[in-house]
Parts: sequence; C-alpha cells; structure tokens
Amino acid sequence: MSLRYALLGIISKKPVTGYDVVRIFKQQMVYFWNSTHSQIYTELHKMEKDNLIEHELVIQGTSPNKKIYSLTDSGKKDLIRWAIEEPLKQTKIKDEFLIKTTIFPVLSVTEINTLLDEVIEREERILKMTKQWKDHFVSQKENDTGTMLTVEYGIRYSEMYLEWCKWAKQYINEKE
Amino acid sequence: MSLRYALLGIISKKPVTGYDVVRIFKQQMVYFWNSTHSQIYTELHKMEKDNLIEHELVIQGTSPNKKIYSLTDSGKKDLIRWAIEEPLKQTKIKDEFLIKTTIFPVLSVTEINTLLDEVIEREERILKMTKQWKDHFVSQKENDTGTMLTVEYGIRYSEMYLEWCKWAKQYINEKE
DNA sequence: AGGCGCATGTAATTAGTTACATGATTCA
DNA sequence: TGAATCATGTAACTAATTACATGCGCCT
Repeated sequence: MSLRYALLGIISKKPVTGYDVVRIFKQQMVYFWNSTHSQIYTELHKMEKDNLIEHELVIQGTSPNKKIYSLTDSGKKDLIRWAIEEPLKQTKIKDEFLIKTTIFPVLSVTEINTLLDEVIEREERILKMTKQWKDHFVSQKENDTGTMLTVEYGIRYSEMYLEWCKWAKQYINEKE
Repeated sequence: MSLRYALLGIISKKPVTGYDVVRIFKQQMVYFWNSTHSQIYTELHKMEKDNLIEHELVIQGTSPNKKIYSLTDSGKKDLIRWAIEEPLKQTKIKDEFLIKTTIFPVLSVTEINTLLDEVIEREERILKMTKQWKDHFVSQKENDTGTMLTVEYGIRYSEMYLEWCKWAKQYINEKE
C-alpha cells in the first residue's frame, strides 16, 4: 500500500501521465523506494478503480495516446490522512553486499578488497549522480521542500556508505 | 535468492535449528535484510531439497523435536561462488517515512514536526539497541569480522538518519 | 539501420506478509 | 494463570520481478 501513496504524492504535485510517474518515481525516489513500470501501471489502474485518481485521455494523432492522471478529492483526503494518521511501518532494507560482508571470514583478503572496491565504485557513481540531480534541481529554483529533503538524504546515505567502506577496508587490512 | 545466501551464511558459522536461524537473522541482519519465520522455514525446506543444507533430527522427550541444520559440501561451494562471482544486485530500500517527506509541502509545520519527532524517537531506540548488541558482542570476544562490520554499519546508518532528521527540522523551521 | 525516448499494457513467476495452527516448559 | 521462550509448520494473500508485447518519431 505504500507504493500507492508514493504515486499519489507524485500526481498530487501536478497532473501527469503514467509514463511521467515512472520517470519521476525513478529519478526522485530511488533513495528510498523502488519499483518497475509494470507494477506502477498496475497500481495506477487499482488506484483509479478505488477512486483516488482519474484520467483524461489525450489522443495524439501520430504519437501514442496518453492518460493524464490527477487526484480526485477522495485521493487528496486519503493522502493527507495516510501521512498524519497511518502508523509508520519500519524501514526495510535489502542490501546484498552486507550479506556478503557477513561471510568475509571465509573469503581471502584479495577477494574482500575486490568486493569492497566494487561497491565503493558503485556508491561513488550514485553519489555523483545524486549531486548532479540536486544541482540541477536547485538551479531550477523549483523549491520543492520534499525533493530537497529526500535528495539530501540520498547524499548523506551514500556518503555514510562510502565512509563505512573505507573504515571496513582499514579494519580488514589491519587484521592481516 | 539473496535470502537463501543470508541463511546459508548463518548456518555456515555453526550448525543450528531453524528457530536459531530466525533468531540470529533478526538480531544480526535487521540492518540490511528482513524476513519472517514463515518465509525462513519455507526457504530452509527449499535449500534442503536443493542439497545445500542437511539436517539431523533431535528428538527431545518433553520439549518439541528440533532439526539441526548444517551445510553440505555443495552448500559451502555455492556460498563462496555466490559471494565472489554473482554480480551485486542494487540495494533496495523501502522507507515509508521518506515517502511522507515528499508531501511535506501539503502538511502543516506542526504535523511535520510531530512526524519527525516520531521517527527520531524510533531511530534513537534502534541506535541504542544496536549499540547494546555491539557491546554485548564485543565483550564476548567472539571476534566475528562479519558481525563486527555489519553492526558498525547499523550504528552509522542510524546516526546518519538522526543527523538528517535534525537537519530537516532546522530546514523546515527556517522556512517559516 | 539501429537505438533511444515516448507511451502503454498483460502474463507468468517468485518473494514476502499475515493469518492460522499446535503444544510443552519456565518464570513471574 | 498468563505470558514468554522453544520449536515447527501450512495456507491465503499481496507485492514485486521478469518477460512478453506493440509501435511511432527522432536522431546519428
């Protein structure tokens, strides 16, 4: 049910197509949620059936038709209600690398370092992209508090991860 | 398939019952994975069918019988193979609070502060428990590198979260 | 000519959650 | 006497992933 409110949040800012929702979701929510276009389209259909959103069909002669979604009054109410009333579900992380970390004792130091370098590279790439997105976003003066806060979260998360990786490398190599 | 390797990692350290696996999993892996006893028991059955683990049945007169699981040779090989060969899947986070953050602009400052305080309380509680677990673990001189690294990750994660919350509060209240 | 972006969906499968189900022992 | 811990499982359901499916316009 949480994905539903993530999507409702996106559509609440301005009316958009399903395609836009997917794009915005992937750009702005990677830091704390994830989904695919197939799940998103399916969820949009359910949300419409539940009368939280409605669409206006735009027929574009040559290019494919599109559906512009917007919130219904019921959708607006439900979004606010959810935000302030619904008890918070615990954060769920699925980080494969940290599973690998638990079995470091059975790997060689070379193997561990290779894995750590891989993940450092990944996080650096993500951090760079996040910072670019933040700069782009700030320069546009869109001034959306929500995006401002979550993009900052993304940056802090990656920085924490990288610092932990460096600490882990040191910890591993000191033990040798 | 990742859960499978998390469980395989736990059993690789010492032979344990399914019940132990659940307990160890919840204590040591909350920081980067989550599951339930029902999913874990089901996965253990599948792993046994796939010849990665085997069990010895211990009949305990009065208390319930138990199955002591241990890795097969094939299980040991597969765990190492997975760790060094299998390409890393991207981290997936599901953080409901950050979804709520995206719609801060439609909430009142009072409501936002209530939500932030709630999440700060939650993270402080988690951080405290993690630190206790680390102290307990370090005092036991068990010296498991994997647990040492992941518990440190848990601490850094919560600390980062709390700092972000404080920054967010300031950001919100400055805008007023 | 081939890839990317726009634009939408369904089908099949796997993963994960919640509820149901049992029953002894130990401790307050 | 009631809750917690030990100990195991299945059933029903929901969420999520991966694959299948189409097709135009634009750019290189």
